[in-house]
Amino acid sequence: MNQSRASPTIAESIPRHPRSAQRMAGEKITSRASDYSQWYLDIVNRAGLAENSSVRGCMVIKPHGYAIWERIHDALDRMFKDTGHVNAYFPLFIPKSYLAKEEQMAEGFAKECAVVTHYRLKSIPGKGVEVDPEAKLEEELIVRPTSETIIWHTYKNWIQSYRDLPLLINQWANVVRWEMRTRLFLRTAEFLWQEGHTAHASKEEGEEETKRMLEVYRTFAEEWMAMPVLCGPKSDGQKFPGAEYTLCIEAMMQDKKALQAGTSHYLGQNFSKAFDVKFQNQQGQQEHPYATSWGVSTRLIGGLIMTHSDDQGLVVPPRLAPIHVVICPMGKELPEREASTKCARELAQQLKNLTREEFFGYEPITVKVDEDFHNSPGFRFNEWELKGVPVRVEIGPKDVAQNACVLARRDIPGKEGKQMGVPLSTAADTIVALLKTIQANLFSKAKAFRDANTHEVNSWDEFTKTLEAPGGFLLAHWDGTRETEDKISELTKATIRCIPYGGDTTPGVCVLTGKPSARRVVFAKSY
RNA sequence: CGGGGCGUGGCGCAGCCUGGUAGCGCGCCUGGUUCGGGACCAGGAGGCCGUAGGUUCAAAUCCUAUCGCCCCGACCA
Repeated sequence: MNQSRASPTIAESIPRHPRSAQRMAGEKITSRASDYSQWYLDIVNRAGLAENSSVRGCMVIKPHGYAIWERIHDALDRMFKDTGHVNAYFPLFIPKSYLAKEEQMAEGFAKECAVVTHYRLKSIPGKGVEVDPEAKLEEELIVRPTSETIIWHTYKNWIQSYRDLPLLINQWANVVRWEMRTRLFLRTAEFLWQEGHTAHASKEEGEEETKRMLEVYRTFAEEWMAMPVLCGPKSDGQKFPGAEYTLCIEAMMQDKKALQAGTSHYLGQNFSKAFDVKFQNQQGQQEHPYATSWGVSTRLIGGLIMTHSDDQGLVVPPRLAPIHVVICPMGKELPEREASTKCARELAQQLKNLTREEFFGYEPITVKVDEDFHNSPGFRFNEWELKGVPVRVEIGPKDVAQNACVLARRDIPGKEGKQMGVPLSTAADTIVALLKTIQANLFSKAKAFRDANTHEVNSWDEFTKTLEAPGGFLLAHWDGTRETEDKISELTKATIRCIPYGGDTTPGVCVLTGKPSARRVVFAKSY
């Protein structure tokens, strides 16, 4: 059975049983119905996505989790490049005074910044090391919670003329926000993200860019993650500190709570003024450029988990799956094993030979042949389901005898999702078609779930009762004031998630105050 | 930062009240039988019980201090 491995792919190098998430044969993960948060933690743990580190609030993203992030990164990066952006990198450390320059931002982030005060330790024999009091920084550095300030400080030198605009830059980076309570992927003290920072010669261009990038996020969320999202502005109470307004994509998780999955901010001239960035326009006048910033983070992985996964484990939509297809050869005796393994490898090769166009047009199919005969077939099936591989191919002696295989699709667990007697000669094409079907099915299932859990409510009584049960997104009239928004969230823990594009714009009266309301907005409890 | 809980082989826990020198399940290693939905048997390796003091002939167990983590709240992507 041993053979020299032909160029291992990323997928193949993912260990099946990472030491820290060992197999627990027979142990089921907690069901969503019995304890949703424990279910989430079980998925993250058992699928080998991440774990809590020894550093408070910071996670270790494990190979399988990171492989998903790489997929997200690659897809988005292509989309950013396609819309004219380039990548750059700015410092992790930001002089404390920069943060203070934009007042709203200073206020918004002050409470959660990590601060570097010294630049040296000294070694104390027998006691380890301690901070060298002699090595105090003249100006303290904060660890970036977001990079607007350092970037706009830099842009000052980059922008002189309208011909330097638009400036369309993105960076992939880590940021730190010192959160009190953390949850793997959803909220951690350090996380990975991308942040786009653009500068434009006019308000119109800036606003266009803000919308364009929201649309990129919507496309990514819906077409790659198969996660339906509502799009639209945040209320003033929910916008990014320092922004004129914030647009968002907002998704519904399986516990009917909302997850802010991405934001695109129109910053106006707030930062260009704060950092004194000016350009000379075509009329020869000095003007402050108009800015945007937009970002998504490793939080998306949390959203991915909570959108599609089930009580069997992780479910990953094909377009983001690190492994698209796992082929499990089976057999009792050595000759049977050899025969089924041979078929499995041939099928794997056929799949790898497919051109990109035949799949989703950008990447070849990733296939793993699971030749681990040490474990029983049942164990292996469960293991791959736990990891969320979209399609599993089973090839046993019975299949070999008739040149066929069994296909199992992850989005339909159990026997119902199995297709028996698929001829090996056409299996590759069938699998590609199946991957596309799964991608589409996951999206429509998620969308149907969201729609079924979105309710119009017309009175305060209806609002509170519906929020209690069945819960979900509430489409309600709101008088447009910050006070009412705060009051509602204080009373119910529900917040305005989004003022959705394409929503009901018939005027009405506010559910709480009875004052006139221009349109319905979306209320929900959120992560 | 308030309230609660927990630190004992890789993971999950028992033992602590009533001190006597550490045990169980899973995982791991070896051998054998298994193998189409989480197999079984036998043998084996692995822990100075978070850390530092104290009480005692003797401390995982009692006392003090300290560190860390988790859960619940107020804040946030």
